[in-house]
This record gives sequence, C-alpha cells and structure tokens, in this order.
Amino acid sequence: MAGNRGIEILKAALKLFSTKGFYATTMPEIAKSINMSSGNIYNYYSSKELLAKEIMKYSSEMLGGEIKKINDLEISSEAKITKIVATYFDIACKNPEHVNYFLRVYLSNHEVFKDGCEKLLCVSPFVTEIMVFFEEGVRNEELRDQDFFSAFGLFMGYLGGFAFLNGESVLPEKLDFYIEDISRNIFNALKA
Amino acid sequence: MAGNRGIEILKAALKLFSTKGFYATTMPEIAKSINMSSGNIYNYYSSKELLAKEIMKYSSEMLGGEIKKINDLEISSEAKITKIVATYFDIACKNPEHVNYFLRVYLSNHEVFKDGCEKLLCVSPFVTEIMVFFEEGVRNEELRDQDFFSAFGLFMGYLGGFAFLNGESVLPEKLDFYIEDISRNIFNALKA
Amino acid sequence: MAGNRGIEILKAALKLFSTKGFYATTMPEIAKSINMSSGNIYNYYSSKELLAKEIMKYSSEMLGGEIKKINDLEISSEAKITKIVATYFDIACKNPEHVNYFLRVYLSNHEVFKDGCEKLLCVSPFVTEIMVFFEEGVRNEELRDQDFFSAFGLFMGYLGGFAFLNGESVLPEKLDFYIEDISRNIFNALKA
Amino acid sequence: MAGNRGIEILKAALKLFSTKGFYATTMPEIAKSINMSSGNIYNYYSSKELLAKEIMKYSSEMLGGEIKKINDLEISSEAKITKIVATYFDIACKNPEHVNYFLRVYLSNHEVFKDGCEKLLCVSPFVTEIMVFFEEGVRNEELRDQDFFSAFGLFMGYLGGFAFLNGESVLPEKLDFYIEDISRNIFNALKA
DNA sequence: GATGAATGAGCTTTCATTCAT
DNA sequence: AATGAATGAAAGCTCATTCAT
Repeated sequence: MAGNRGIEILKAALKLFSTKGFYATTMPEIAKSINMSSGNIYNYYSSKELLAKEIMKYSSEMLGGEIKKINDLEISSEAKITKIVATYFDIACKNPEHVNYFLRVYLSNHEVFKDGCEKLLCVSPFVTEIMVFFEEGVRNEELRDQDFFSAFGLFMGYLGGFAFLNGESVLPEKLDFYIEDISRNIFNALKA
Repeated sequence: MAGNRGIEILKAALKLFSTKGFYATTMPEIAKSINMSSGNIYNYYSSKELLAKEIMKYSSEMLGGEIKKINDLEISSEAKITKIVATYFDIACKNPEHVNYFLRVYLSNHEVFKDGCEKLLCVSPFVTEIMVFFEEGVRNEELRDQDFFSAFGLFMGYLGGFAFLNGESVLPEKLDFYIEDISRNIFNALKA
Repeated sequence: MAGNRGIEILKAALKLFSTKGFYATTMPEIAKSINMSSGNIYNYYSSKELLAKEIMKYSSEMLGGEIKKINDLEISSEAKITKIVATYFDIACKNPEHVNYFLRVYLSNHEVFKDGCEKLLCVSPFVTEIMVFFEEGVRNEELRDQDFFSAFGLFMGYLGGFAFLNGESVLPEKLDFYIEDISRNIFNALKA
Repeated sequence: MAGNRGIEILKAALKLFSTKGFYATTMPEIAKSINMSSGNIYNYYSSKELLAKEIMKYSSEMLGGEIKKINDLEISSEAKITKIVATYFDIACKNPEHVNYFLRVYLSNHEVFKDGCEKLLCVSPFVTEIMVFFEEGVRNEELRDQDFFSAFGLFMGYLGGFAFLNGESVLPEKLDFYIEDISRNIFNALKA
C-alpha cells in the first residue's frame, strides 16, 4: 500500500489534516490538492480513517529514523539530548506537518485511531528510539536508572508541549532560542 | 451566560466532548444527556463553538484554582512541585474530563478556538498560577532563574503527556506510582 | 412509528418505490414529492431500508384486511374465491402500488428485507387470511384437504402472476375479464 | 456478442445478479469472479443493462428448451404437467440462478428491461412452449378450451410463487414433496 | 425559557464507464 | 482483446441551527 501515487496522497493529506484537522478536511479537498479525482483516493486507501492511520505510521517512521541517526553517533548522552532537541525543533520549523499531525490529529481523535493504532502502536518507531537512547545512557552510567515511562514522558511531553506553544505563537523567541535551556533541563532531570 | 442551567449544559458538554471528541458529539446528544431540548441550548450558548470555548475557560479556572491553593501554602518549592503533580494526577483520575478536554479538544481543534481563544487566552488561569509558582521559587532562590517558557513547557508538557499515556492505557502502573519520579525530575530540572 | 406525517412519508415512498424500484428512488425524491426536506424523513424512519420494511407491513395489513372482510361473510368457499380474486384485481387496478410493491420491491430486493422481514414475516397478515379461508373450506368439506402451502402457492402465485402480466401490458383484456376463468380454475384445483 | 468469453461473463453475472440483485452487484465484481479486468467486459457487453437483458434471453431459452423436450414426448397432457413441474423444480434446486434471476431481477427491475424487453419479449421462448403445451392439450380434448392467459398465468404464477417460497425457506418440505399436489391442482384446473 | 420538527448544506463513499497503454 | 487507474456524478445520511408554538 503505497507506490508513487499512494505516497503523494499521503503527503497531501498529512499537510491538510495537520493544518485544518481531521474532520475539517474533506476527501475531495485532498484529491483536489494533487489534481486527482476524489473517487480515485479510494483505490489507494479504502477509507479516510485508514488514510489517517497510515499517515501516523509514516510520520512516526520518519521521526524515529532521525533519532536513530543520533543514537548511532558515538557521543555522550548529554550531547545526544541536545541533538535530539535540536532535530525535533528543526523538524517542527521546517516540516511542521509531522509534529502537528501528532499533536492535532493523533493525540485527539481517539475514535479514528481505535482499531490498529491503540496504545502507541502507530508511533512505536519513535518510542523505540527514545527507549534505545535512554537505556544506553543508563548502561553507560550517564543517566540515572529510573522507570522508563517517567523518562519517556518527560521527553515526549516537553518537546510536544513546546512545539504546541510555538504553533500557538505564544513564544516570544524562535524555537532555536530554547534548545540550550531545554536540553539542560532534560539532562538535569535524567542525569545519574 | 451561565446560571444554574447554563452550568449544567457546560458540564454535560465537557463530559461528552472530552470522551467522544468535538465533532463526534452532537448538540442534541448533549441536550438529551440532561433531559433538555436541543433548541434550548441555544438560549444559553449561541453556538457549539462558543460552548467549547466557555468549557475551556471553565476547566482552566478550576485547575488554576487548585494550583493557587498550593501556591498559597508556606512550603518549599520542592514540596509544591510534588503537590502540583499529585493534584494534577488526582484530577486526571477522578475527573479526567478536565484533562482530556485540554488534550483532546483544545489541543487539536484549532479551528474551533480561533476567535477568542488564540494563544493561551482561554487557559490563562492555569498558566498564571504556574508562573506565580515559578517566580516565587526563583525569588526565594530555590529555583534557577531561566526563561519562563522553558520552565512552563516542562510542567505543562510533562504532566499533559503523562495524562495522555495514562488515557491510552500504556502505563503499566497507576498514575500515583509515578508522582515521586516525576516530581524529582522536575525539581532536578528547575532547581537552583 | 407513524403519526400523520409518518404515514404521509410512507405513502409517498410506497408510490415511488413501486413505480421506479427501490434503488432508483432516492430519499430526496421521496421528500420532495411531499414538500418535505430530505433530512426530516430520518426523524420518522431511521433508514431507507427500515422505511421499505414498514411499507411492506402497511400494505400487507391493508390487503389482509380486505380478505378478512370476505372471510367474515357467510357464503360458500366457491363464492369467496371469486370475491377474493375480484377484490385483488380491484386493488391491482385502483391502487396498483400495493400489488406492485410486493412484486417489484419485496419479491426481489432480498438484501433489503433481510433483518426483520425474513421468511414471510412482513406479509403475515395476508398469509394468515388465506390460511383462514382455506382451513374453513376444508372444515366445511367444500375444499379438499391438502398441504397448506400447495394451496397457498396457487393463490398467491396465480394472482401475483396475473397482476404482473397486467402491469406488463401483455393482457389483451382488462383484469375484470379474467375473474371468472381464474376463479373457476382455482376452485377446480382446490375443491373437495 | 457471445463467444466463449462472452458466455463466461454472462454466466458469472447471472449467478451474481440472481444472488445479490442487480444494483448490489458491481461490474468489477463480475469481472473479478472470472479473473477478468472490469474494462474488458465492455468489449463484450456495452453496458450493465444490456448484459442483464442478454442474461434474461439466455435463461429463458434454456428453460424453454427443457419444456420443449417434454412437449415432444408422446404422453398425455396430465403426464406432461407432472413432468413440467418436476423439471422446473429440478432446475430451481440444482440451478437456482435461472429461476431466481427471473424472480429477483427481471420481475422487479422494470427500468432495466425497458428497452428491448418490454412485455414478455425476453421471455418468449418459455411462454411459447407453455402455449404449445396448452394448445395441443386443447386440440386433443384433454384440456378445457379457455383463454390462454388464464391458463398461462396459472402455470407461471404457481411455479414461480413456489420457487419464491422455497427460496425464502418457508416451506417445511423440499420442493420434490409438492410435485404431486401441485400437478394435480394444475390438471384439475385445466382439464376438460 | 422551553420544545422538537424542520431545514438543507455538506459529508464520505460507491461505481458504471472510459481510455491510454 | 486486455488492463486497471482514473473520473465524477450521485447516493444515503448527519447535524448545527432555526422558529412556530
């Protein structure tokens, strides 16, 4: 389920869903945005809901991939934290659709992600990489050994929350400005 | 705007919106849940959108009020953090509609909160109390002097993120279990 | 489930379904034919399928009622047969929608009458009266004692088939013309 | 029109139309059931409606052929009636698609058979053989001389009605069980 | 304040048919 | 003959909102 045309639909829907929301975006609208007929979308995704789920998987794989690159580097946990924050903010600035999709579509539209995306199923690529980062840090005695979810929630919540604040235009500075502060806070919270 | 009947509508809508989502909840459904006619709701709230905004203010005032009580106590910042986390989790367990409304309705349905709730306008009672807490801590030299948003994002994101994980049933333990870890992490991040 | 407005919808749908078929008739079309908005139909019948089932019950009760009147008369079985044939043909001429609904909607659109109208459930008022007629005739020794369905199939099939031929305009004469022949044939087939 | 592949399409459509109905069967579905592409059907039949008409002719010829075989036998009219009933029921059991197509597609979807199948045009092979049977019986003075349609309606309606009852699963016995009763009833109705 | 029938625009989805390959 | 992606009109149904009572 993909192919060139399939990806094209997915990207168009990602952009629209993340901007206008799942319900406020119509299938004809998605189709029109890539000069396709509305009926044809259904040759690629059998329903609007399924499309939404595929998008979440796609975005999560993309984000997980970026963090994996950082995990593969031979640097300290402290440095990795800074890189993760910077990378996340870079995406939030340059390709905000991924972050916004998570915040505005996945997080809220429970009913849509019921079957097949329960728990964190569709987001696991991202979760997994954070887990890898954390456990390596603990093994190296750079990070304090604590409950994984306590640590994961900090990361996910802090970064997501900041992306939200940025999207709401309440931050007086650009995202870059906060990288240092945030990285330090996270490291202080997690360090051994 | 308000009155006994008005509050009744608001509470019913809060419960339904936070459970089923804004779009999946219909006005007749809200009305029926309190044995009222659908038309009559419009005598109290002139539109579904306006109702959604009023709910956000209401919830935010309620949550802000709880935090204010903590701010008024004569205890250390470290102790306050623990109390804030515990209170937030208590609400997330016993009255999850408030927390879920923020996560599942406010956070996502941008288009609904456009006019009159931009930025954090409808959530200011909560934001304000976090700000009071933080500035007092800094003044007392218990907390490090850093950018307010860096600190606020930590609080809001961490707590919200955890409420989300709990709602998704991905946490192996009950929320109480995490209070200590989380409070320590927050204090470590913010302390002077 | 009826009321004045409900019956009005039902009659309008009966006329259209029996003329144009179930699928070729649209809900807006039904609504328009009685100057109602399409949405409002759903306040009376929750789906097109349900509407179709209610119509079948309604028509069957009407037809059953007419035959009951004949059953209540103190006349010979032979005379009753003639009256039943004449009455059926009278309806087929003056209110053909009832007969055509049975032939063109009920008989064929299996999938529509699946739940709640299986077997002859929605047509039982009519079936019952034929059964009453037949068993009385047998008890009076006017009719031969044979399997009920063998007798019922003759009635239902013969009359229905003729109504069909008439509707197809293949009969060279008006229906009245055939009453005598058909009644005699039925009596010869069933008599003791 | 026809050829090997053409007949294959026709048979596949016959089976599907008679089971699911004309409107509930899609052209791609027919194609898929014989491993053909949907577009290719149109090289054989220019429209769904035309296909439906060709099927009716095909089925009617098949049924007419069976009755012709009986007409060609040198046996009494009474014996022929029994054979016709038995043959019809045999088909209704072993190849129900023919009988069901008549009942569930032809009988109801008026609009489809409008042009080219009006009156009994597409069913004439069957009608003709019943006519031959009847007129020979009258000529031999085995059957009473009466209006042809009065006699034809009895046959067609009785048999069709029974096939319907059987299809609805309302008959307590298998079709075979009723052959004797029904044949006797028909003979009693038609005999000289 | 209260009712709930009525409106009608708008949604997702389906499907006969076409046509470039 | 054969493919199947593409089209686009049209369907059933929903629901925020109105308004006569």
